[in-house]
Amino acid sequence: MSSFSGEDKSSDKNNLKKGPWTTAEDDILAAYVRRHGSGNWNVVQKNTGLARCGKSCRLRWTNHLRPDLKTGAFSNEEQRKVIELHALMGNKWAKMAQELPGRTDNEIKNFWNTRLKKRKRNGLGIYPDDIKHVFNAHNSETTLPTYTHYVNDSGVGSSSCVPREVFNNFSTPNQPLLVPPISEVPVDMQLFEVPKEMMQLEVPEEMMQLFHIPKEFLLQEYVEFLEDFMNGGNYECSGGPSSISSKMPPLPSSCDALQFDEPMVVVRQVHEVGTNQHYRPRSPRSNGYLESIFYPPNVSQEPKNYSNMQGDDPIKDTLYSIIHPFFPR
DNA sequence: AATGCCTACAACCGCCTTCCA
DNA sequence: ATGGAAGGCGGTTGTAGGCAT
Repeated sequence: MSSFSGEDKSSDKNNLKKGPWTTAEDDILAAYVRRHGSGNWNVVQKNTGLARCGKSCRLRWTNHLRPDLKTGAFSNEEQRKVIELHALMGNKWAKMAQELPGRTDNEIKNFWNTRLKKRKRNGLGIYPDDIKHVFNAHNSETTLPTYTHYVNDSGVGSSSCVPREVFNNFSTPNQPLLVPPISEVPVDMQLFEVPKEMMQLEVPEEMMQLFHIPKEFLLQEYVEFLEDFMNGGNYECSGGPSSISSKMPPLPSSCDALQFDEPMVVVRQVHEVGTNQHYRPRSPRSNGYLESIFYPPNVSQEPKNYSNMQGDDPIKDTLYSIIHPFFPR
């Protein structure tokens, strides 16, 4: 089909070629990378005469010409690994590719999307039963999309960094929990008395490895987090990028939390931040392993900051009505 | 043989992050 | 601190080839 303007769709306005690569182009690119190494892709065109943009060169090299790439269909083992990884992290193709040597993010993405189509057509769920069991994700595919979504300040929807499957750890009382819901703590127990054994951290080992979370630290931080919260710590509890650095991945918001019955604590991956990037953990004593979500079901609008909630604040009252019976002040 | 549909996958696009001057 | 360039990532599209009718 020709375009209305009559322009050649195989090249752009800079006379750079688009579309499938020829073997001649591959040879030129491969020879260049062998000689000069990968990176600085935009100079490839200048130095080789290849009529391809840097981005296209990088993609061609990483997805097809790299010598360490595997060829052929995914083995059964690889297929299973992809499914497990997807249950753990959602559509994080590049991260998944790090766990599958010789496979590219693009390959994994294509494999997954094809597989997903097939299963949908056959009326099957996203994950096989054994995977669902392992990762405690049985709610994810029946009612909810793979990713949670929130609406940030600009009103634009975006993917949360927390896969739905992780969230669902908090909403299934009979399943192992990432951290226990507050309601599991005995009514007459002061927070500082909560024995650490209560806090059964049944985090899948693979998840701990993937997220590089030291288990002891997670537990310690959970204790500190709850202490801070109960001592009137200065918490922000809204999700979205504006409440922390816009460079940080977004957190789930109340629209996610409202789908659950229990108050929740959210665990998320820690990201390296540069010294000039002002990541402000939600809890003053948090290093970012734990994040709080304590939305009661009847909160229709996100509270902005716990520290701003005085005693007559209905939202604060509601929050304490949930927590107070278990942690009397 | 012609046609249509489906599948797999390569490649592009837009957005975001990182780097560096 | 800032802005532009480069790189990275995930979603989407285009297309070749296989298969069924």
